Amino acid sequence: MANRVNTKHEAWARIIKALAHPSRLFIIEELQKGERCAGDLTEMIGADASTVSKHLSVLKNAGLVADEKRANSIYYTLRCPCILDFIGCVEEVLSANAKEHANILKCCKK
Amino acid sequence: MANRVNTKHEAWARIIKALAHPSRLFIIEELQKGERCAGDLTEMIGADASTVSKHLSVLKNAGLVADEKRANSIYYTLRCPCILDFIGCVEEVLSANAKEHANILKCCKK
DNA sequence: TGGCTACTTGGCTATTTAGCCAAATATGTC
DNA sequence: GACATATTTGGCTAAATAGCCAAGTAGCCA
Repeated sequence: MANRVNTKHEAWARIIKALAHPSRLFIIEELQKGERCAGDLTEMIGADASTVSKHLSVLKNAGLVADEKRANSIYYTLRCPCILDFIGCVEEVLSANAKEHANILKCCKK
Repeated sequence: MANRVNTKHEAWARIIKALAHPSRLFIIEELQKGERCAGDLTEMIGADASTVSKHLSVLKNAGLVADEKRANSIYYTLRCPCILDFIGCVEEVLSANAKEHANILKCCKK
């Protein structure tokens, strides 16, 4: 009886891992507004271009974004807009955490 | 002009990182069905008890699960059921990836 | 108290990841 | 072709993470 953790969970984890970084979440959020090229994102993030490029390739390998070369820039777009819903859920967790934290403080004050 | 990646994105990333592991996703999926104690999960996962315990504490620190001690077992429950929706979105990405992959194969065959 | 079961913590190693710099590649212009 | 711009790739180091084993803690029962 063991190892009910399987390929499905590994596939999920691969996608989720690709999302698990502040800069990459910023990119996702920005792409929600429309396509952006690597240079735009690099400037907004304020890190080395190579670093941002690697973040973009992580997102691309996970299938979260698509890229298209036009002129001498590469434009990135979101492939599955549903990712925002997911962020909504994360916000829900965060606000639940904040509420609980506030309760603990209130309780200690008494 | 830089560093529009901020605390919000870091907070998101912390939660998402907690989800980004096959065993932890298995735990989330299992808890969806109802509470489970650490021992049950350990047996199902088939890893060392200390390993599973650490996964549970990662989930707990992120505020994703809650624990309750009863008798000499510790029972874990999901704190925000919306996490499942999020997994729905991950599945959507995976099926989009599969479809694209199939198209590439089809195209090469011609 | 002593011993049992259930779980967590500490300590260690191996692996993965993030970030920078420097170098390579690709496109567009003169 | 030479050169500029935009982006990626390779190489390296520092930091984070996963996993095991061994030791510690906590509740229960005799």
